[in-house]
Amino acid sequence: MAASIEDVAREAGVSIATVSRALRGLPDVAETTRARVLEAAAELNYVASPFAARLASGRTSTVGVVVPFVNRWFFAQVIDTIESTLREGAYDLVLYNLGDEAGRARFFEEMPLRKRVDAIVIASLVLSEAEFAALDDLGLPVGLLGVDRPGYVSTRIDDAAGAQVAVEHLLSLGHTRIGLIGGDTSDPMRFTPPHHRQRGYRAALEGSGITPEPALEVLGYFTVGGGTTAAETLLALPERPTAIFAESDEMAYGAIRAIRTAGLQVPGDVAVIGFDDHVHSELMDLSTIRQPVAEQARDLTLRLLSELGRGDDEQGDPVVIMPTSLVVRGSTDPSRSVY
Amino acid sequence: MAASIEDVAREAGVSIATVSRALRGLPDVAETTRARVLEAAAELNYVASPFAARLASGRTSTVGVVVPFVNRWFFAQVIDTIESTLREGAYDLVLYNLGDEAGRARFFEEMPLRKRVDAIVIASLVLSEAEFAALDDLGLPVGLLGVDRPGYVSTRIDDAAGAQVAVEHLLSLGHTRIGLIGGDTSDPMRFTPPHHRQRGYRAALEGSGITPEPALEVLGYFTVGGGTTAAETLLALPERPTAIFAESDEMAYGAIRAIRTAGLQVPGDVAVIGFDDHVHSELMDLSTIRQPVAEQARDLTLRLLSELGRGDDEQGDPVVIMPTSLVVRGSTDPSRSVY
DNA sequence: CTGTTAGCGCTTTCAA
DNA sequence: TTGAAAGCGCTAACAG
Repeated sequence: MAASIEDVAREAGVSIATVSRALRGLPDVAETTRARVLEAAAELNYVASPFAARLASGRTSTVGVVVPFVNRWFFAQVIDTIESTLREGAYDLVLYNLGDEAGRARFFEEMPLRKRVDAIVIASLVLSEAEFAALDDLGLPVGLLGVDRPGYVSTRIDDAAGAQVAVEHLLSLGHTRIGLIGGDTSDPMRFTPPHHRQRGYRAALEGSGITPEPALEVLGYFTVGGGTTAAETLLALPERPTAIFAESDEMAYGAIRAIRTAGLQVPGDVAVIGFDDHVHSELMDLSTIRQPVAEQARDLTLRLLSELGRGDDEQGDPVVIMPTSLVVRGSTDPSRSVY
Repeated sequence: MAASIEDVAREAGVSIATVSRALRGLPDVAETTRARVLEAAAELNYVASPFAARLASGRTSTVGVVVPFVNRWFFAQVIDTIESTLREGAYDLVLYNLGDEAGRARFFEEMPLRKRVDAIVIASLVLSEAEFAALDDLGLPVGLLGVDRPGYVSTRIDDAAGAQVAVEHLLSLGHTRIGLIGGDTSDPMRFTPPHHRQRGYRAALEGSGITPEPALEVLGYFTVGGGTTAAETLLALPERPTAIFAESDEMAYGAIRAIRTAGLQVPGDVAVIGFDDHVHSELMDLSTIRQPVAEQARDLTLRLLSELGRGDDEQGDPVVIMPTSLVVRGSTDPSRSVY
């Protein structure tokens, strides 16, 4: 069987308490003793049992990461970044994928993270008051990605501002009839972006004296297929838009497909701009609003860990807002077209 | 503080041993007693501390999932599926993202899963003998996704056969000069697919009496950008290929871009077929070999869990090979072109 | 600087 | 069918 702390103590000729201290790098251990312990541990190929340590110390060295999806580019990127950031700090990542509405309900009812994590990251979910209350009951630090709320550590972008820049880009190109392909603002998973990106879209139009028109705002459900259907709806309008702002790149891809399938040109007949700067957007020659995904995830994780490190003395600004940037490609500017 | 098993025992008027048995659904507990315990537990909002349970029982109820990447479509899909399958069985998923070669070396040296998981899933990695030895030292069941090896539970597709079908499709369309965009078979992450897909490519050619030509096999590194560069190399050949088989859809996307950028048509001048049936391939109108990603991940996970359930009596076929299928779209067949 | 000792909150014999 | 008690392998006072 695997070596235990007692084996190491015996081998090094010290007590188990000293082994524990030496291995964890605590102060007040003579260097010669520490060296002896380290050597014994190495020889026996010893690693402490995390569960025994967790039970004894009360610290789990684990962070729960809650996501609505994992097989979407944005979330995969987020999980990737959080995992490596946590591992640097010797924390484990336990993943919770909400999936559908039933999974979400189950999660908040059973609270499977109870007694098993030191902190929680919630990615891109707008929680209800009841859900926040359930979370608060745990008494753990919670980090919010993409949303903010008083009393929580959070990192996000300014979705409304980004959307506004996207639409202003279209306006500056002379477009005045601009469609919106958005998420369902009453979506069961209650994503944050749709609300804010829609707001930015409307603000940009109003800033140019254009009154937002309900018929120009259609649902794309943040999928490629949804974007296609939405664009078909927009193209079928009596007076069709000359430009489309999609609240995500994937919906924009779908829109481009619909436009081309209809025998029209991008951007000649209809210009398209997305949001995110998905890895495939350069390939698709899609103009978009770039958001720093990995940077946001890393920033949030580091700040959450530092809060764990120092106890609960709320320091530093609890909400960090990262910048987005306009990326102009061929889908709005023909002179930049790749093909 | 959270309720402990003692609180429940007191509330229900039984011993903690009975609470433990009742809550875990063990037999030999009177139904009336069980009901009383369940009620007390519900009232106190009790859940057992997983760490205490793990320490006492030696079972961790956790599976480690090791991947070379998480932010790629294939792996995100795999993680998603494994997570939900594990959760059905009340197992936690602890994620290990190898990242680069240094991360891989660190992983096999430190073996961070030691003493913390009941089983391990290794996704799409070809391990060295030393790495397998390190894994075997753990004495845990290991599931292999995409690879197989005697003594291990595994689920995979027949990469060589799939690749052969792809190339035979091109041959059937009359192409005889067919380029290959592949992965580095000496890649540091030692992916499995490149070896086998290259083999299938060559077998198909030889089956038609065509001798594989080294100049027609170029590296695309399994990325869009790599596919672009690789295709540029192929197009610059004195006698350029009329068709390209890319070992992954993402490389195929890059190839399509390169072909169009060169002012050529797909499939008129150069036909392209990929491998995977990535979510965006329908959008890209790309012919491909579809592989059942979620099904493979789920099958492997279930079989691993069932092995955990029954102890170590090796039952059932340890290797499952799932079928791939040819999906013909506009990138090889102009009559199917979407645009 | 180091050792002793009492838990952490469960599971699991062994008896009753 | 139930209870008593002995751990599981550590950490964290508290002494020394």
